[in-house]
Amino acid sequence: MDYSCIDDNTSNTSETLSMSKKTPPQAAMRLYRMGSGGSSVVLDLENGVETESSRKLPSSKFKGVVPQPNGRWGAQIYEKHQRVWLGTFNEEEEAAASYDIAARRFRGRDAVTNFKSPASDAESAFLEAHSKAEIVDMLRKHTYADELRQSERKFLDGDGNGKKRRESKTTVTNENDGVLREVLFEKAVTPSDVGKLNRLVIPKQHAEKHFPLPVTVTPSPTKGVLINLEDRTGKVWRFRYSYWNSSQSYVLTKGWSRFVKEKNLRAGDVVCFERSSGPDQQLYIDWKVRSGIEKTTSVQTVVRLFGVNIFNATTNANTNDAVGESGSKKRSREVDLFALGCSKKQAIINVL
DNA sequence: ATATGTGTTGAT
DNA sequence: TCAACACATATG
Repeated sequence: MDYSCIDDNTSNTSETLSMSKKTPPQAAMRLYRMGSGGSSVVLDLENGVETESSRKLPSSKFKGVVPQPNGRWGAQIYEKHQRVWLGTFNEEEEAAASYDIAARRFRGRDAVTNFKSPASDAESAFLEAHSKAEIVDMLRKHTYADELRQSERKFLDGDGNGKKRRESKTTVTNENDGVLREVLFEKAVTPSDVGKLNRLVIPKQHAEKHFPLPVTVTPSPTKGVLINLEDRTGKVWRFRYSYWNSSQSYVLTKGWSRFVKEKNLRAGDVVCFERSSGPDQQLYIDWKVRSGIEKTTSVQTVVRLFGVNIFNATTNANTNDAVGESGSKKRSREVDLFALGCSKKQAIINVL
């Protein structure tokens, strides 16, 4: 159940998100596309004329590689009917290679790939030692090569303890079995928590007890931190957690509205925060429909892979039933707040 | 402003 | 599964 890496962006380092974006060097390119989407305008630099003709993006000859409107290349792989975005690259080959790595991690050593490379034993070991989410994260951040190199160095350093920090979870089956979870606290969401404010107020007492914010030492007046919380489906949500001086309250902001939307949270419903008691202090978030009331037709968007779950699906018929169906919104009421970056990444909470 | 990655869909 | 493509968001 890891694979919670389907999307997400940023995984960073310090308080603010910062992706490893680089300026696209599409200079050498003959055709320069502008704008986004397929409706991009193409400028033929040869003649300096804008040709209305070729509005289409050049498809890649590599598997898992898709063109980006800005001339760069995206890499993606599918699993369980869902696309797992592997990032964008300047070179088509880089994207293809990234796909290959993901393919091996997701589908095994002899997965169909773009390039031959059977993958060394060392690399295979490396792949197996990391969750899909971690590998995807490395690909997206373009740090795979480095991490692989480092792991190999460590391996040679003697210390043959290849197992030092067993990753939190894994792939195919839930390794979470047996691992205990401690409920940190619960909160019945208020109307404003699920309204257009795009924020969840964390009761101060709980916030200070369980989510101590690294003192506003940072240069910038507390930008907050990003925390990852896994839900019952294995999907990992990333929220910005910060303190609002104005209201003297701790809040989850960025990413929260997406959660509200996907889980179709309504005022009165309860969100529960838990933490793995294992060495990895993985955090979890769960929700329950307001006790008593029958929830409307909520069928959420949840991605269900292996239905790991514990939890009473009181009113929801959501577990691991019907397939796909993601995307369909069945809200009776309007809703909408544009959703901000959510994410599903796995990895332990990083207080950046 | 524009780059990135998602929503969708039709085709394997 | 996969990619095309249109477009919503994120990011600088």
